[in-house]
Amino acid sequence: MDHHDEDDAHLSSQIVEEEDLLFDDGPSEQPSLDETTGNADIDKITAQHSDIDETLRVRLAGPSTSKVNYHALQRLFTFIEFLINYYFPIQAGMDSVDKAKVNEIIYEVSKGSSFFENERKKDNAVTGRINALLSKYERIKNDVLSEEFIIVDNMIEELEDERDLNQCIVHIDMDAFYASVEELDQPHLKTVPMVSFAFQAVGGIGMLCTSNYEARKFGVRSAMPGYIALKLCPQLKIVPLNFSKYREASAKVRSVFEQYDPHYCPMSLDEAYLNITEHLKTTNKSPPEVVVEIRDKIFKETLLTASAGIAANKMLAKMCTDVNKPNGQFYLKSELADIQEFINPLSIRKIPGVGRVTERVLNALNVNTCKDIYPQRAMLYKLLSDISFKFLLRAHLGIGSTSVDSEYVRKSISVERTFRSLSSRTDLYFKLKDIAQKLAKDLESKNLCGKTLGLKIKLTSFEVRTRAKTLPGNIYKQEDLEKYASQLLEKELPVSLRLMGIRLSSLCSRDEIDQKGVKRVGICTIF
DNA sequence: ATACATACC
DNA sequence: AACTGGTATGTAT
Repeated sequence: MDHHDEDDAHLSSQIVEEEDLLFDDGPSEQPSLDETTGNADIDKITAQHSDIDETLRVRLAGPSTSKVNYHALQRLFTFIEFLINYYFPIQAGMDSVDKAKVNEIIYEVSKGSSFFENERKKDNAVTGRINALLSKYERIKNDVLSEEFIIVDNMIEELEDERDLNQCIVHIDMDAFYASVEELDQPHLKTVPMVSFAFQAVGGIGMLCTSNYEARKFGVRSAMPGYIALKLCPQLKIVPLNFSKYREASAKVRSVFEQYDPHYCPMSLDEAYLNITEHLKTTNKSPPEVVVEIRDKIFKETLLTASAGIAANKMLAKMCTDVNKPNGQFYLKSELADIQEFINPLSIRKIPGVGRVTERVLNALNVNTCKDIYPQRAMLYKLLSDISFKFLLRAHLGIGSTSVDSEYVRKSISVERTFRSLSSRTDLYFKLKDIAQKLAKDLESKNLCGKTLGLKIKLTSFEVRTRAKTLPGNIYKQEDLEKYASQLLEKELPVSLRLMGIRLSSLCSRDEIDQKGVKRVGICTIF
């Protein structure tokens, strides 16, 4: 899409605006899925899911009543729960969405769709992973693990050295950004459910890019396919995306950031981190007072509201933004006790980097809130990789990076397209040429070349495959991209595809290489 | 190095 | 019927 072309560096990727966690699924909403024990208890399961549509239950139960099928039944319910939480994460007590209706929509929408079947496959794979972890867990759960506790506690001491409580980091996030910009021009949209769509690639309406707060009341959210949104809310007003307007608004917002931290780090059009430590030295105002001032200026400039979090590091600041959204802010004092008090009760899902899958895995290990990480630390140390474990430990301790820096080094660049099912050789190679052309254009404008070429294909079944090849030298020309990508594609034929993409990594600037594709100034010059 | 999965906006 | 695109990074082999 051409609206990306003028975007700066990594920000060009913003299509879907941030998903506001308005409707948090609290831990109480989560069914205590029996992967957590590995033992299927069908009575318990059916009791937990008694609200699920009767016909669905009958259908899923199938003709057989064997134990194996009970297990399959359990898995399917888990999956349905997953889908419901995915699309309609409505808080308990929110009656704006009729739960039975939601289930029905899910069922209607799911049946017979390749997407659904593929999601189920992925979900089963996660269950397999969880079960493998759980059998490991079973073996060690009664061990004292005193050595592990010692190791972990030493680790904690080391991590504490990383802690820096002397910076004041602010995370700012515009409220329903694209939708709010649209409402500026068309104020009547404020009171009706409204969304913007994009990507009409495969027909239909496409994917939802943003939704206003009225639409969210119906469970309509960004990154939802249009036809589901319309089923949820038939009166939904659809407006086209106007990326240049969002960029314009974003520029005004950024000019405010600039005044408080010239090194502010934009994460997308509607979101940024600021380090206001230096600014605080120039004023008598407290951190929250400064942030009120920033948000006031943003409002005066754009008539748009923003939410903010203020804390000792980026992770905490981001988590704080969520607390009083929309149009609010939260200040977490840089005191150990305050940080612990803030972190402990939060669901692990609130940790940036913990998504739906990781949440499920951790829940299975009886880790539901950040507080749970500590008593389980020796077990988690044994079960998780060093990287994952340290990541969790840092989150639990509230330790995070304080570096706010707009510098950015790109590591890869890619173009991918979704289309109506294609399987003939001619069509596929034509599409490949198209994509290579676009990538070559992007490489040109960014003055880049690279030597690892990757091909990504998504079959009509939604199965995704990636193939890559590291070449002897750097490439950037369309013909070269096309040539090597074709070689990778050739091996996959025959296939019926819905998506194709080309990625180039191991990048370097074109200025740094000579005609042979060899770097002039390489790592070797250091030695 | 490659493949695949997860996460973020 | 119908479920995006761009980038980074972790995990496994």
